[in-house]
Parts: sequence; C-alpha cells; structure tokens
Amino acid sequence: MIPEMTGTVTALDVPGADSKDGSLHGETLSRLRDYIVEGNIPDGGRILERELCDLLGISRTPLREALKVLAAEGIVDLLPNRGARVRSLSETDLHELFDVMGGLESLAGRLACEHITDAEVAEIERLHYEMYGFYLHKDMHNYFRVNQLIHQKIVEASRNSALRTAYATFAGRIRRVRYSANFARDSARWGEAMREHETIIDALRRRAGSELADILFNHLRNKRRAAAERSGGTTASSFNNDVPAPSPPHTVGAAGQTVK
Amino acid sequence: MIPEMTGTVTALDVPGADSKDGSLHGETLSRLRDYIVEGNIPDGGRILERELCDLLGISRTPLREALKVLAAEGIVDLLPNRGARVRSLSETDLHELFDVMGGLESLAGRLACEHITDAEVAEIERLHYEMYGFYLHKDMHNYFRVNQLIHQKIVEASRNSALRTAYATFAGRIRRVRYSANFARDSARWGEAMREHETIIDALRRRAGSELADILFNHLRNKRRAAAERSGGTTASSFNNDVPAPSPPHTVGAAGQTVK
DNA sequence: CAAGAACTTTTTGCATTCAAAATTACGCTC
DNA sequence: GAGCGTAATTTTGAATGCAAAAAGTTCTTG
Repeated sequence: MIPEMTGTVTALDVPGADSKDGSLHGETLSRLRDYIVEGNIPDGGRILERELCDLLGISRTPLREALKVLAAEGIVDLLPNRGARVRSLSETDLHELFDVMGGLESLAGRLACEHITDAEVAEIERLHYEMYGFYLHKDMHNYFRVNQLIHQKIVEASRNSALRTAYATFAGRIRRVRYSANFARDSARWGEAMREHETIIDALRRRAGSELADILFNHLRNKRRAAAERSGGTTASSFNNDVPAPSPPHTVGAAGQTVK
Repeated sequence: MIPEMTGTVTALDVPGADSKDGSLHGETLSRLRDYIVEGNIPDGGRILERELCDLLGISRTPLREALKVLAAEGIVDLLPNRGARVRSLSETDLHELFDVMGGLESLAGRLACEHITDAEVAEIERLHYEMYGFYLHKDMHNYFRVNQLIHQKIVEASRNSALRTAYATFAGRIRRVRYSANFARDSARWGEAMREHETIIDALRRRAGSELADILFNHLRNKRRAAAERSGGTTASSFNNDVPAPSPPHTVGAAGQTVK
C-alpha cells in the first residue's frame, strides 16, 4: 500500500543508533522498528508475538524486549494482557508530533547557527540549488529526498547528538504519514516551500539563530497545514480547531521579525 | 551495597508517568527508573541483575525488559555481555541535554502562547510572586520547587502531550545534576534569573510566542552556564568552547539581558 | 614474589516452560 | 435460529533453565 517507501530515503538512518552490536535484542529492535515504520503491519493492527518470532527466527524473549522499547518510543501500544498493536495516530497526535518536530528543527537551526562551518553552509546551498532543479522539473521524489537531506544536514550541524537521536525518534513516529504529507501536489504550497527554504539558507548564512528558529518552526507548521488540506476534507476542520492564531499565511519570515 | 527499597508494592505510583496498569513490567520500569534517577546507584555503577531482582522481588525477565527501556531513554548504558551500568553524563552530554531541554521549553512557550488562558497566565503570575517571596527570604528549596512548577505550567499550557512526555523524559535524564544546578548560590545569577522570569511572564501576557521561545531558550542557557561555573573550575573551560558566536542582535542577549 | 595459565564461579543472553487471562468454539436453552 | 453460559484453545506475562561469555580464583613457573 505504500510501495515507494523502499530504501531510497536513507537520510534517517542515524549512525550509531541502536543497530547495536551482535546482540539479538538490538538487532531485533532495529528490524522490528523498520518493519513497522515501513508499514508492513496495518495501522492499529494486532501484533502476534508468535508470528513475528517465526518471521524473525527468534524466541519470544528478545521480541518482547523490543516491543517494550518500541512502546516507550510511541510506535506501538501495549495493552495489558492483550498484546501489542501498531499505534494509530489520531489527527491530534499528528498535530502534536508535527509541532514537536517543528520545535526540534527549530532548535537544530538555532544551534546550527552557533556551530556550522562555511563549508557546511555551502553544501546546504548546493543541495538547495539541486532541489530547485527538481522543483523546476516537478520531480517530486527527488525533491523530497534532497529536502529531507537538507533538514538532516541542519540537524547534524547542531552538533548535538541528543537532539539528533530525539529527532530521529520522532521522525520515525510520523514517517508513515510524512511521506504522503510531503507529496502534496499543491504546487502553490510547493512554491511557498521553496521560498521558505530560501529564507532558511539566508538566515543560516547570517548565522541568525533566533530568526532561523522561527522560520523552521513555521516551515513545519505550513508543511503540516498543507498536508492536512491535502489529506481530504474528512479531517480538514480538525486542524483549524486548535490553531486559533496562526502566523501570517504568506511569509514565514513575518513571524521571525521579533521586533519589539 | 544497594539500600533498601520498599519490598511491597507501595504508593510509589507517580501520576502521569508510566506506572502503567498492574503489569509487573510497568511497575518495575517506574520503580527502577526512580530508584536510579534518585541516585541510589553511583554514577557509572554496575547494575547486577540478580541483586535488583532480589531487591524488587521479581524475576530477571521483567527487570531486563525495564533495563532495555531505560537504555533507550538514555538512563543506563547496556554493554554487550557485560550488563548495564548507570549512564554517567560527561560535560558534553550535560551541555547537549541542557540545550535540548532549552529547545523543548522554548517550544512549550511558543505553543503556550497559542493556547494559554488568562486564568492560567494569572496562576503563573501568582506563582511568580510566590517565588519572589522565597527569593527575598533566600529560601532556595521552595524557590526551586516553585520555579519547577512554573516551567511545568508552561509545558502544560502547550497542550501537547507528546511534548510533555519528551520533556519529562529529558528532565529525568538530567535530574541528578539539575538539582545542584539550581542551587547555585551565586546570588548574582539568582537575581538575573528573577529578571528573566519577569520577561517570561511579560511575553506570556502578550502571547508573544517567538519572543518567549527566545527567552526560554536563553534562560536555560544561562542556567546551565551558572551551574557550570559553580561546579568547579575543572570543566569551566569546556563550556566556553563551543559557544563562539552569541546570538544576533535582535534576540535576547546571550547574557540574558532581556530588558529592552 | 610477580606473572601468567588453567580452572572455577558468576553473570549475562536467550530459549523454554508454566500459569493466568483472553479469545474462540461449542453446546444448551428457549 | 438467536442468545447465552461453559469448556477448549490460544495468547500473553513472568519464572525457570541452559549454554556462552566474563570475572574471579588458584596453581604453576620463572
């Protein structure tokens, strides 16, 4: 059902995550997480321990350990005496998770401005132009890939491994929907996103941390809004419920002017 | 070696945490986390499974599951074939964790400005004045307690449970050192913190999200700096290493002079 | 006496086992 | 045939068992 989610997007593979050593638990954890995140089990679907044990060729002990960790990560729900289910995200959950992602990217940008080298900025600029090419050619797949890469570069430039880990964890939680969210075919939003990216680069160049923090948060906000509109009218209203005072719609930068 | 723990299933239930249902795993997880976070095992100390099993009166299976989760939370380290150790935080780790906490509080403030009610702002103001009283009386313990409460209120006003969970997790990771950090007897820093809190209230009242985000991040930065200076000269230099460029002009000053 | 090899004990990692809870299947009543 | 109570089966939760790895001990040797 989600065919294109194959290994193309490798940007999220944080090195030193928990593929661990040769321990069966670590291996099981990674494999099971990937298996679930990539959508092999339907949303809210029950997880039969025995079934997965056979699939992975292990006993129940390491599997159950991995499930406990995944529950702590928010990827599965653990029902008492009733086993594990793939956690299905409500609109509220998604809203919350997107905001947290926005907060983390915002922080990443702020910290990146303190540490990033000129070479790294140049690299991001290069990626930006590459992405611009894909934008012009309406090559959404590669646009998405490079887009992810740019955000990843910013996170790495923050020089904060705790942030990197948290970012990867939350990214995993919303990865199922994030893909479709990015493929909003609304070309108006697409152009808007390009302009936002330009302001991101600009702020990075100037090492304007607070400004970049604002821009990145609102960038994620807008991305979510676009995804929500695209995902059909069924839930469109719910996204307006608890965002009473959104930032100015046209320019992200507007919210960044914290002029006093 | 390890002091006594309540053998019975007593009211160690922390509301809101994951004390879970009556499941042994959830109970073990909560109890073990509290036990470690409160410093009952020395930093970097080895965790003998058998020992803790006897202490908690359980078998190794649920204990090992809890350890895996705590490892994912970053509270313990898991060495292959060599068991678990209480994770000792390097200066770099602390630096990173404080920044992430700052980012999360920053986000909480930003979101709180979108959702907070006048009544909640009033409650925070009330707490602020209460805290001010403790400040005047140099009652550090209560000052610290109310201070935590204020930050907690802001997080709650963000109306984001994912954020609340992440905040709690990171708070747990630095709780051991945070306490001493807050007890910096440097009265100059103390007064500075009070002024910062005033600007926080002010921004909250005006629902100035971006501004509050800046203030809160720098507030945490300053708190960390104060804690670092207090913790002795051994590591003082490391904290100046990677903060080369203070934030751009329009932001809250790196020194926390948010007066404008 | 120091250093190291070989043996013993402890500890970890994982599989297996067993009891309790939940789910399903069955049979009974109406 | 529908509704419901009961038994059989499945599935989970947790304890135990067992092999491999580490840690500790003793004995040997220079």
